Amino acid sequence: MEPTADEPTIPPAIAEAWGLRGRAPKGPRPGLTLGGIVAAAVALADAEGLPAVSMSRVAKELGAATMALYRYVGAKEELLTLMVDAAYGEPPAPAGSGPDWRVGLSRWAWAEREALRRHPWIVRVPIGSPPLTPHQLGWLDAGLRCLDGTGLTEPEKMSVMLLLTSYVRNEALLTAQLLDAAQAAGREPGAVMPAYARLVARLADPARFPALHAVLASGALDSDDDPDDEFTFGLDRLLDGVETLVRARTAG
Amino acid sequence: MEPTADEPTIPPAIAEAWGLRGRAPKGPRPGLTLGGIVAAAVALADAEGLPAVSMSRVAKELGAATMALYRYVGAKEELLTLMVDAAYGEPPAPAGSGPDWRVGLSRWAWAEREALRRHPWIVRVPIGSPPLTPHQLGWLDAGLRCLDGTGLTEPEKMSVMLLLTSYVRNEALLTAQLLDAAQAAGREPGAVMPAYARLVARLADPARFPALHAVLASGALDSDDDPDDEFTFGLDRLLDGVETLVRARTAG
DNA sequence: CGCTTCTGCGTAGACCATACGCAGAACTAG
DNA sequence: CTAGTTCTGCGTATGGTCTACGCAGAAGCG
Repeated sequence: MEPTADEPTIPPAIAEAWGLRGRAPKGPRPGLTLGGIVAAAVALADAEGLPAVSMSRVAKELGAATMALYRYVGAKEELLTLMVDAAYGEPPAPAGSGPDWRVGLSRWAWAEREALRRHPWIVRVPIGSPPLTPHQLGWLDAGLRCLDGTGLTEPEKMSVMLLLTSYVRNEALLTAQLLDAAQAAGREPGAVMPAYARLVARLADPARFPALHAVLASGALDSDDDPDDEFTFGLDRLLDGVETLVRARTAG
Repeated sequence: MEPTADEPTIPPAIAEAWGLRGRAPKGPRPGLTLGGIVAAAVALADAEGLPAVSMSRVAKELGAATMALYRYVGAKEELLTLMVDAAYGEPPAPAGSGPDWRVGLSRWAWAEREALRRHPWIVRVPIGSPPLTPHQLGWLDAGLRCLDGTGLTEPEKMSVMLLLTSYVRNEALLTAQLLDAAQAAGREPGAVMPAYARLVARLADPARFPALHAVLASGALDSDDDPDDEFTFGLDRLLDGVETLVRARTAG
């Protein structure tokens, strides 16, 4: 029973997510499954948003009592972590034949964006610790694999992935914010950006915020342009930056 | 009293943050100040973390009753928004003489990083709407101003700023997560990264996560290298990407 | 058939945000 | 000076949250 003190504590629920869990030969059969609980929570978040996910609500969805969940999950935060992991799902398959890192990373980024689009609440989950769950690490691995063959060092690859996922997640967060603001104001989603622009224009003094007003005056925010174009632009900039480095490494 | 229905609703507390608030000639003098409340909340978050910031706790800190705060703030979320705005503070002064956009944006990014370092809880605040507060927009304006003179279009400038702030914020989030995990496990901050690496190595099967294991095997995560170097690397990559675009625009 | 061990879950405690409404302060109009 | 108005502070109360604890009973082992 002595916990190996040289290793950091690992939550049992996460261990179970990795498939390593001493199953008990004694006692009654568990009536619930960790996977089932997480799936129910994910479905609930998809349908009614993250605030609807409370322990009692998830339990009710499963026909169980609130406290029953705590036999499978140490705390709510663990459930949230596992929800995120489940919502990410399997990472995109590595690009089959083409060893082009750029198309690979691009596919990867679009896949993450798609996952975040399907489960917009992911970016709202307050995360307390670095990624340790299977799918999460699977995505990281899939991304790193795209960088094989480039002359980048391992830490550099890691930094590139951080850069990439930062961008995708933050873009998704902003999109989700706009969407929420839209439906909070009862507006159709297409009209929220212009409304936001008008609000900023009214609040911010042109003398104190000249560059901001230049953007507004240009009408850049009036038209509700394709969010995909927006995303593509940033992604291209980012990959251009990586490409500069790759060229320097392969040339050296 | 008819609210102009063509404009979206603007929370009174945010209006007050912009300095436009019809002060009441009647009634008793307010005993509290919105600025004072926000300052107390910020101080509390700095000292004890974001979870310590509850309405009752902030009120106690001010020697007032809980419900007194609701005369100044419509909901807790508004208080959080204003806390973030206050914590950001004034944006860095635009680079004096040098019209080099790159050093300007670099200074900007380092300044944001410094702000997030001083108030690590910022990245933990769940934000529900796009930025509308004075300092927040001030930072945006300051960043956009760095891009004057480059041939970028206004939407392009906006995208660049989104890209940049995404990176800075996400890097800060990851740092904060590592730090939290460190002190939750009772470890000194320097030892948390290697511990994390060892955990991943133990959980993830090398066959299923080859690229991840390559990183671990390289020892990239063992040494607790200077986080500033890490940050600089990503920032350089990002600015390289922007530079490619700027060159294309000025050449065209 | 006990003994052990584990599950489900009822109860209860400590918080939390906040809707509502009242007492009284500060000002204006007469 | 007085009455009216308006706003502040805040006490009370409601309905929600997470979760610590402990008990009843199921399932298997010796």
